[in-house]
Parts: sequence; C-alpha cells; structure tokens
Amino acid sequence: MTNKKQIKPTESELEILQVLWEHGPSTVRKVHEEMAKSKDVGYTTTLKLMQIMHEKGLVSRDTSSKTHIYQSEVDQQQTSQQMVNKLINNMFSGSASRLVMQALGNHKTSKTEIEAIKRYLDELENKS
Amino acid sequence: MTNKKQIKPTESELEILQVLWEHGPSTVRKVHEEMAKSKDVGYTTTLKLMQIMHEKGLVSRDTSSKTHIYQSEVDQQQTSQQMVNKLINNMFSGSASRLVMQALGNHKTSKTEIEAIKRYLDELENKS
DNA sequence: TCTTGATTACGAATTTATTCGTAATCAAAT
DNA sequence: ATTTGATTACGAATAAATTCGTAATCAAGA
Repeated sequence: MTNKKQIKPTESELEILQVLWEHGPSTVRKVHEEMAKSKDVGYTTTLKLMQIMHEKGLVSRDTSSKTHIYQSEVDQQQTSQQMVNKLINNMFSGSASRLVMQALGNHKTSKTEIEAIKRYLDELENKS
Repeated sequence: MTNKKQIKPTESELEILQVLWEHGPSTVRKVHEEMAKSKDVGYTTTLKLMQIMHEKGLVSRDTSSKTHIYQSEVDQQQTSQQMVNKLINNMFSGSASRLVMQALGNHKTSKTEIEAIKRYLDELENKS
C-alpha cells in the first residue's frame, strides 16, 4: 500500500481496482464475475489486464496455490485524492469550492448529507 | 454548444478545450502556445489533435481566412458535470458528499471559500 | 513576380490500451 | 495412470491516442 509515485490507472484498470477495494484480495474469476455484471467482456481479457497491472505494480498476487489471489497495491484514498485534484486543476482552475458546488448542484443531496458536510466545514474552519 | 451525447474527451483534448474555454475562439498557434507552457509538444501535434477534434465534432472552425479559428462545441458546464458524476459513481459509490469532503480535505481551502460553500449549502437546504 | 515565412494538410510511426484465441499447466475425479 | 475441467501464460490482433516529419498552400513583402 505504498507508492508515492503518480498513479494513473486506465478506465478498465480502475474498474478492477474497484472490485479489489470492495471485496479485498480476490481471484481473477471473482473479479471477472463482478466486471461481467456491468460489462460484456471475456475472462481472458480480465486476466490479461490484471497481469499487466501486476507488471505495473498496481496489484500484487499470491501464487502459492493454483488459483492466484490478487490484491490492490494502491490506496483507494490516495488514488481518489489524486483524481479529485486533477479534476480540480483541469476543470475548475484549481478551485475546490467550484467543484464542490458543481458536485452538489446536479447530484441530488439529502438533508442529512448536507448537514454532514456543514459539520465537516466547521471542523475545517476551527482547525485553521 | 449542443450535444446531448456522451462527451468523452481524452486527456490531451481536454487540455485544448481548457484553452478554448478560457480564451474563446482561437487559432491553432494560440492554443499551441498555451499548451507549450505546461507541456513540451510540437506545433503539428496540437494541430493534428485539433483537426481530429474537429472530425469528432468537439470543436468547430472558421476557415474563411488562412488562419483557421477554432471554437469549442462542447459546453464546459456540461462536460465538467459529466466528469464529476463519473468520479462520484466510480470512486465514491455515488456519494457526492464523500467526494466533497475529499476535495476539501487535502486541497487547502480558504476561509472565504468555506464561507461561500456554506452559503451555498444553506440555499440548497431552503430550496428543498 | 518571386521569395520567404507561416500555416494547414497529410500520412505515417509509435505508444498504450483493450481484446481474445489457443496452449500449457495443474488438481481432482475416475 | 488417465481424463476432465478449470486456471494461468502467452502471443497476437485490433483499436485508440499521441507524436511529428514533410508537403502543400497562401499571403505579405521585396
């Protein structure tokens, strides 16, 4: 779970990471079944992708038994932070608040969620 | 500025759109100079990209004079909304507030910005 | 008109991502 | 031991993105 380098998973790789983050260490079969729910793709395609991800160091694997167990080597938190930052810089001229408003605007947000965000903002203010 | 279809600009295309959004209709030269500030890339590369974008309908151009003038055909608002939504769905299980907190967390946000967001949240609450 | 400089057009090379067919491998059941 | 079924390995085809060299074009100045 280290890696200070730039993490730049492709679209497909991100889908695979999703599964690994959600389900923890998994077999190719397992990952593929999850992928297949939303996408029409062959088993070997998923396998190949995961092998390439292994080469890149995005995932590690346990090959002690026949069915290899794959595990994410990139941190979900860190990855999402990176993607959010990129979006802020690319699309919102570096303004986090602009992204926030855009995110809250179209995506309907519940009262509860809004309250949670407010409390979070209060914390932020007090800390600084 | 129409287009209800899925907009899926690549990384490079997005950079070009940035320039067009910020500066309005521009020549290739102009766009390229902006690109060159942050990236080491040849003029013809930028040109080619913009021509491809024209084929895809991402930009239109005025060819009445020798130096063509390119203009974005996709709406910034709409494009960013789409990217934000994708991020929310892919990385934050559809929770806008989770993205918001993540965005505000690491990206240092000024007191003024925080206040602006709070006001925005109040509005949202009152409207619903 | 001729040259020069700048611009666009074209085509191709390169790289990266995605896809999948087929072979090799192995374990469990017969 | 042999067969069967499932899994991984490998290689290659395809597609998409990125890059840039070179040619063609044109306008302005000499």
